[in-house]
Amino acid sequence: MSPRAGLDTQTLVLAAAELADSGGFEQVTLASLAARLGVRSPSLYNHISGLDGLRTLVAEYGLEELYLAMSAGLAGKKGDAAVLAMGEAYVAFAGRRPGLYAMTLRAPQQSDTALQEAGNRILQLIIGVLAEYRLGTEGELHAVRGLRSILHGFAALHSIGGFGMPLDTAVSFQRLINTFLAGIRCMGEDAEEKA
Amino acid sequence: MSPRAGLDTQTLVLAAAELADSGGFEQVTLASLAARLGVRSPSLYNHISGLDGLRTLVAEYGLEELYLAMSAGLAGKKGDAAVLAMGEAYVAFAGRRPGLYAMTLRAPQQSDTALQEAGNRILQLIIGVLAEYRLGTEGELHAVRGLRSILHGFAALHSIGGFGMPLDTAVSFQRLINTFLAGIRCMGEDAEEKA
DNA sequence: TTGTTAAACTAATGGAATTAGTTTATATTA
DNA sequence: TAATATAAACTAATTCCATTAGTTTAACAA
Repeated sequence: MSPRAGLDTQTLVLAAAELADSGGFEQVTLASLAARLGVRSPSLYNHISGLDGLRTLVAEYGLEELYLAMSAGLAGKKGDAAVLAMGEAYVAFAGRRPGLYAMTLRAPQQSDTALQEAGNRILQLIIGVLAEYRLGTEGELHAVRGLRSILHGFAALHSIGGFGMPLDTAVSFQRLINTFLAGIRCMGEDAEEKA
Repeated sequence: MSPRAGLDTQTLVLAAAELADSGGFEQVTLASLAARLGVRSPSLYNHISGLDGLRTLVAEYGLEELYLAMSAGLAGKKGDAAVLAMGEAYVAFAGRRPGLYAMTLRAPQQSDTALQEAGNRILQLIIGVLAEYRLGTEGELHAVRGLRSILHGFAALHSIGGFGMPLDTAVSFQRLINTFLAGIRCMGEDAEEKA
């Protein structure tokens, strides 16, 4: 249209994220993004490096938003309450922005430093919230993997509507986190009893 | 090429599943499938209903294979051992056939009966393995959601190489399952103590 | 005011899915 | 055995998408 539409990279990324949320991953095409922005698709190349570049930027944006949501959920909480609040923020984010969450999982490049850093910040959040359980170096690493699996698994199934039954998913998640934390304590007690 | 290449639906589905495993989800195109089978892409329409139809069939096939793998892992085991063996079979399947596993998660249609049934058989397997823990109707439903989340979350992260650290993933998974089961027992004991 | 730059554009290419219509090998049947 | 019906391949053509090349023009700076 007009020779200056006032676009920039961030505008493209935000619009692409909304496209993902409303229409799913497949809807994120340069054609539909350009149409939404009132521009021809080649014009987008002034701001991004093709579709793969856009996907990478959206993934980074999604990880950043997820990090912010988890941090906000944490909000000065400690112990079990911190784990639960962080997890609930994670699941809520995936439910609120299903397309954006899905795009954070598709890593077009393994050698993408910015993407790795964004993922690392989230990892540090999870590590931090489990640190006070004093699991030892190795035990902590296993626990982090466990909690990541729980968060992603629940969020993904919840996000795609994989839980068919008419049962409050918030309760299911609380129970899952509580079960995990109770298991950590019990296993620790078992280990002490054996010692 | 020849007017009769001897193709049938199952051949297409198997080849598409291998394409998914070797090249990822994006590689499953009618063009590459046709090339692999030595045929022109329109010829595939004699056996499938376009790309969406193929994806649905591959998803059904993947769920069936996953069900068989989980059943085989179960193999007469009981209690904790059964949960662990079934879970390990699940994770191993996702690791062995990453593309096929990924395709089981994309549900093109919600109204696909065959796909729902395939998913239900897997759900029944999970329900069965948790039945002996006597959690009550509601508690069992929550536990099923929890175990499903754990299985999918761990499998997905493992399958896409999401666990970067040099630490045995098999041990991580054993610990996660044991923690979950210990948590179920501990929470049950807590409830009894309160009663 | 004039020149540079960046952001839009048009045009064109190539690849993918899909549809329509055609050919032909195989199977059925008279 | 010969004719016919069917199914599975084909070619041709359309549409949509990503991408590249080259062009125009608004905005900014000297």
